[in-house]
Amino acid sequence: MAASKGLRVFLSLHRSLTFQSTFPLVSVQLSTNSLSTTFCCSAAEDGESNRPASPENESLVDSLSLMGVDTQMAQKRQPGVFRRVFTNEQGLATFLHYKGASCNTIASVISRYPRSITRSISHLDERWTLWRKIIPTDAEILSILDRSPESFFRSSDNESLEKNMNFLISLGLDTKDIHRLLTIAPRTFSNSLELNKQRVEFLEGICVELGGKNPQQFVKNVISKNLYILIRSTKRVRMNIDHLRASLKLNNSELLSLLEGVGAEILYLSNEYLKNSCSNLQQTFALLGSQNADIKKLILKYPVILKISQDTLSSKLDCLLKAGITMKQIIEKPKVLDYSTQNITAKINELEKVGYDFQTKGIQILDMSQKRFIAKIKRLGESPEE
DNA sequence: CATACCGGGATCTGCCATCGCT
DNA sequence: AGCGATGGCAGATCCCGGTATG
Repeated sequence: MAASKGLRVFLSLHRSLTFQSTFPLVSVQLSTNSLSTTFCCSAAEDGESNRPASPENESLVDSLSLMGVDTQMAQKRQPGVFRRVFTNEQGLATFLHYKGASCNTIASVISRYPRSITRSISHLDERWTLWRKIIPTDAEILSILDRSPESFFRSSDNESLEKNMNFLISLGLDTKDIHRLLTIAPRTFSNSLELNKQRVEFLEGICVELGGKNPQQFVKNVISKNLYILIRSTKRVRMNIDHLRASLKLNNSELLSLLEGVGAEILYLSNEYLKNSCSNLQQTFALLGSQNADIKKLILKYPVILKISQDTLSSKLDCLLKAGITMKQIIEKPKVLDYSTQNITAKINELEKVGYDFQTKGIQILDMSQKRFIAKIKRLGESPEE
């Protein structure tokens, strides 16, 4: 163990020096694999290491602890990393530090995705360069990394990443959407190219199946309206589409325009959730006296309502109805349900103070930004009942 | 000028199961 | 057997303001 500890320090040093002297590193070929192979061999020869169930590498634990890594968490997450003889935590730290990451960020990244320390500098550099093709600043990449280290590090296949980027661009998504996609759903880019292709073909198939004329455009619409779609299984999306069709009795063109329009973003809900949500909504509204046709109209107009949890929905409806607002009004202006119960309640209270009558003046006022609402209240106070 | 319509911005990871490779 | 890579899952809104319209 002592020998390997010495070697580790040596290697880390060597790595750091190489790293610094040759930055920006176009041709450094310190591949983790070849190094670890070499090391495994020499370690096996000294007859001490590589016992089955060899204890975790103490020097690695020490070195990570010094960096502020939560080693317990890390070991629990990816124990295999701690049995490796060669790791590149110093290289990773130097690399991220150079990009502007704080020590805290680096420690937290390693704690949450320990395998990150197995990536070589040249690999990291290559991957970063690819990301920079889409994300304009290092700081932005860092914030994504900090949020989701796994998205950046889970795949070690840079070639696949590049192919994915080219594929997604080839779909005709505009730069803004590609940027949003990598920012918001970075996992899309660590999917295998095959998987992304399958999912895109699946969406095109849906379009054709529903009699759509332009599958490419359909796919673009769906993705840009629901950036999570490519990290959902096709099984899930398929079942949700089938369920929507059946429970709302939608025809092809209604379904098609729902999917590529405002409805896109409910496709990724879990099957159970969507199912429960649909039936709960239909039940609740029916109990409150709404006709099926109205409920369908409501969902087509404001499908996001299916994302609202049962409890939240009933508490929102509750406070609207208590204020004397009718179901008919809610169905006409469902956007009101966008706002939190708290927000709605506060507005209603304000409006009661100035004697606002929802029956004659409508409920549109509840769907107003805070700024506009306050201005409106002020005017109402100045000239009550004109 | 006021309201109505509409789209967009923030955000969505962290864990487990499985598979193929060595 | 154990690893790394990858697929898939659960979780469950709220708010703002540009611009057309009147």
